[in-house]
Amino acid sequence: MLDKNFDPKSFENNFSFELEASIRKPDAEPFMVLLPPPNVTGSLHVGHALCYTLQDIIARYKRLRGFDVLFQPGLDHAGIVTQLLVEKKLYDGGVPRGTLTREALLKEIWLWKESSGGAILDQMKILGISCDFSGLRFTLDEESKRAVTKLFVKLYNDGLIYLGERMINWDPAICSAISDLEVVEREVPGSMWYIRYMLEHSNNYIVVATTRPETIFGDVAVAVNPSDERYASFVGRNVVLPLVGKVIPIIADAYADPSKGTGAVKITPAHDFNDYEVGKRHDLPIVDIMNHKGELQQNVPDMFCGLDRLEARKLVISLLKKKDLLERTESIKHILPFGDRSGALLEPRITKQWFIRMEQMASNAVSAVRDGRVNFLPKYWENLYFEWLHNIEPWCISRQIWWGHRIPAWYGPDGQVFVAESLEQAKAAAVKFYGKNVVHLEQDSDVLDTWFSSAMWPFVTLGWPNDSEAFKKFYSNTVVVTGFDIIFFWIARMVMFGIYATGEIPFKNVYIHGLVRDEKGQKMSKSKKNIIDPLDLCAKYGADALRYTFASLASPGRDIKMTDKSVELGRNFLTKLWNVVRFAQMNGCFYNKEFNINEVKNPLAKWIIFKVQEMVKNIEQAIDDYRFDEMSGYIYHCLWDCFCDWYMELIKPILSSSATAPEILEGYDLQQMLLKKDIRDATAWAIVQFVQVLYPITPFIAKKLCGELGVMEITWPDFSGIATDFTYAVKEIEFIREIVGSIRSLKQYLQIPVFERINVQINAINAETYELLKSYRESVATMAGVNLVDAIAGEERTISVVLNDGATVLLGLGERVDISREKERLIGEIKKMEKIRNDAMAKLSNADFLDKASDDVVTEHRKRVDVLSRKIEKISGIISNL
RNA sequence: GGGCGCAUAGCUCAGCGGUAGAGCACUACGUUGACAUCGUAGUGGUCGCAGGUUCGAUCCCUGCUGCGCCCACCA
Repeated sequence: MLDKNFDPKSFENNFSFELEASIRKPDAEPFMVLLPPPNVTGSLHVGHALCYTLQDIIARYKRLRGFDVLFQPGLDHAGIVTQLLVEKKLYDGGVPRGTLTREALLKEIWLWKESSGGAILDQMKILGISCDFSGLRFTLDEESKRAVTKLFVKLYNDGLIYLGERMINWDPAICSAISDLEVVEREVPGSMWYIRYMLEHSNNYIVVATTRPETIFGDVAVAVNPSDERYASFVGRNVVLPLVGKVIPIIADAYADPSKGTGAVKITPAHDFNDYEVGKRHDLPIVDIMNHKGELQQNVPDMFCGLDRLEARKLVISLLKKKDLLERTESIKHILPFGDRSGALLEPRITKQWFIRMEQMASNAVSAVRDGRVNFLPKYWENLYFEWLHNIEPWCISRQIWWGHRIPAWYGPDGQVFVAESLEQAKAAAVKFYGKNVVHLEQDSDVLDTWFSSAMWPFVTLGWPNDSEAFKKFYSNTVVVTGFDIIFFWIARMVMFGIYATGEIPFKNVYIHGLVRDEKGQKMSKSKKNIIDPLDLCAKYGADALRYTFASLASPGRDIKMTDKSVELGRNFLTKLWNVVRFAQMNGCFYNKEFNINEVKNPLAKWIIFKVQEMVKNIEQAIDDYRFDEMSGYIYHCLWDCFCDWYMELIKPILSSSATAPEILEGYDLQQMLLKKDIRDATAWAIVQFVQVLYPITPFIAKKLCGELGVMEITWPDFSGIATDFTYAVKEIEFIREIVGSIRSLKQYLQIPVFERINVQINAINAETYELLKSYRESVATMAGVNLVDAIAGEERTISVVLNDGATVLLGLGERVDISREKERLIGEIKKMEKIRNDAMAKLSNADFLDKASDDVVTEHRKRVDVLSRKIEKISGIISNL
C-alpha cells in the first residue's frame, strides 16, 4: 500500500535506468538522441537539467514506441577550461604556471580527469537521464584521436586547412590564439586621449585621438580622410612620433572617419584589425611591440621594455603630459574584446596559425537547412544560423595550449611542413620531399580548438571513420536538443563537418530550448548570486517534480523564468497522482491484464476510456511537435480535471457499495457486483495508462506506481482494435457534469451552506434522460450536496436552472427565495445569452457571411442561436411565473 | 548600423481567423473517509498603439512604441 505521505525520496534512489538505456533492438527502427557532451570539468546546472530532461523525454518516449534508441553520453575535454583549472590547482599547490613540461602537465590533467572529472555524469543519473553509460565516450579518447587526425589530414589534403600568418585575437592570459567566436565584447569605462603629433620641421601639429596611447610605439602613419578639407594640406607631410622621435607619414585613407575623434587616426598595423588592413593598402611596415603576454617588448624605448600594456599606458600618458603633447583627456565608455574563458582583455596579434577555409562547407550547411534536410525548431533560429554562415570567416583552429588534440603536422629542419596521420607517414613524406632521410621532424606544438572534435561528435561516437554498423544505422536519424548559444560553436560546425566527412547531414532536427532565467528574467550567474541548483531542487521536490516542471514550462522559443516555487507545479501534480492511486488501491483497483475495453458496458468506464484515449492521441501529436508543455498539459488536465474531479467522484458510490467479492455473492445484487468489478478494472486500467504516458517525463514515480499496481512492463498505450462507440457515454457524462456544475454554482450563489442538503428536482426532457438520471442519482446527490427528489413540495419556493438540452433543475429553498434578487439573476443570465445570440444572429443575417463563411461555421452559429433561444424562452417563462 | 524574438488576467505563460484560456495569486465557503502539496464557487482581460486586408482580426499585413537578444562598428 502506498504511503500516506508522498515522498519522492523514498523511492527515487531505488531506481536506476542504465540497464534499460543499454537495451538494443537490432531489428527496430533507429533513433538517436545526440546528447551534447558536457565539459569534463562541468557540474550540472539548471540549463543542463532542462536540456537533458527534454532529451530524456524524447529518448524514453521513442523507446516506448518501439524504436532502437541510441542515447549515448560523453564528455568534452574542454581544452582551455580544463587546462586552466588544473593549472590553477597546481598553482594553489605551489607549482607555478609554466614550470612543468608538456608531458608532466598532461599527466596531471589526466590524473585530475580520472579522479574528479565527469562528476556531472553522476548528477545526470540523479535526474534520471537514461543514457547508456556503458557507451561513454570522451572527445580525447583514442578513437576520437584517430578520427580527428584523419579528418585534419583530409581537410589539409583537400586544401581546406592551411597555415597562415594573419591577425587573430590573442588571449594574453592563456597565451593562445582564440577564434572569433570566443571573443565576448563588454562595455567598460575608458579614456580617449588627444595627442599632438608635431609636423616635421614645423611648430604646427595634428591632434590624434586614441584609446590606446601605449601602441604609439607601433605607429607607422597617421591617416586622414581624403575628402577631409581640414587636413588636405597635411597629406604627404610627415609627423614626428611623440616620445620616439621617429618620422612617419600622414596618409589619406577612407578608413579615417572625419566625424570620429579629430578625424586623424594613428595607424598601428601590428595591433589593430583595421590598421592592419590600412597598412596593407599603403604598404606600411608592421611594427610589433608586444610579446605573447601582452607586455611591451621590442621596438620600444628601454624603460618600457617588459611593462604590461596597461602599465605602459600610464607611463606614456605621464610622459606626454610632461612634454605638453597631451591636449586633453575625455572619459568615455567603450566596448572592448575579452576572452570568454579567461576574461582577459584581448590583443589583436599577427601570428602563424592553422585555419580552415569555411566557404564551401558553409554553403553546403546552408543548403541542408534551406532544403529542409535539417530543421530548426523553432524555425526562426535558422535565421541566426544563415546569418553566421553567410558571413563566415576562416576558422582559427590552433591553440597554444597542451590539453587537446595535437596538430598532426611535422616540420623539417628548414621549416617545411608535413601533415600526416602519423610520424611515420610524415617521415615518409619528408624523405620523398628532401630526397634523403631526415634526421629529425618536429611536431607542431599546438593543439586544436576543442570545438574541432566537438563538431565531429555525431559521427565519431558512431565509430567513424570505420564503416561501423552503428554508423550505418543511426547516423542522420537524429535529434539534437540544445540552447541557442551554441548554434555557431557547435550546431553549424557539426552540420559542416558532418556533410564534409560523411556526405550526409548529421541530424534531422535541432530543437532549441529557451534559457532558464531567474524570477526577474535575469540570466543566472555566480556574480549575481541568483543561481538555482537543480540538485537542490531534486532534493527538495524530487527529480520527477523538476522534470515535470521543466516539461510544462518548455514552450517553444520562450525563456523560462524559474524559482524554487515553480517546481511546486510538478510536486503538486505528482502528489495528486500519488493520492489518487492510493485511493484506487484502497478500493481494490488493481491492474487486470484481462480487462477488455470492448466488453465495457458502464458509461462511466466508457467515458474515462474515451478521455484517456483522447489524451494519448493529443500527447502523441504534442511530442511529435516537440511540444513538451502541451504534452504535460494534456496529462495534467485529463488526470486532474477528468479523472480525479469527475470520474473518481462519480464512481465513489459504486466503490463504497457493499457488493464485494463473488464468494459472498449470496444476498447481494449481482448487477451491482459486476458493475463494481468493471469499474475497478477500468479505474486501474486508466491509472496504468496515466502512469505509462507519464513515464517519459516522470520515470521514477512511474516505475514505483507500476510496481504497486502490478504492471510488469511499461509500454505505450495501444488503442488498436477498439470497436467501442463512446459517443453516447460521453454525452451522458457531460450531461451529468452540467447538472452537478449548475447546482453547485447556484448553491454557492445563494450562499446555502455546504452541509445543507436542499431538495432538488430535475425535470428531464424525455424518458431517456430520466433513466439516465436515475442511474447517477447517488453520485449527483453527493457531488452537488443535495437530496434528489421526484417532486418538490408544492408550498416550497423554488428556483430553476435551464440546461443546454432544455431540462430544468429545480432547487427547493423553503421560504428563502428573494424573488427580486432571483429575477435580477435570471435577467442577468438572459442578457449574457442574448448578447452572444444576437452576435450570432447578426452574422447569420449577413449575406456575405452566409456566402463566404465555411458551412461548419454557419451550422455552428445556427445551433448556437437555437440553443440560446430555447434557454432564453424557458428562463423568460420562469421569470414571468415568479 | 543590420537582423531576430517578445508584448494576452495582478504574476508566469498557452492559444488562435468565428462565444478570450491555464497555473499561481486573490475573494468566499469548506477539514465530508484519496489528496489542505486539497475541494467547491467566484473576482479579474476594449489580447501594447495606429492603420490595412477580411463577411468577421487578439490571430494575417504595414507602420509605431516598449523590452530582450544576436551580429557588425567603435581613433
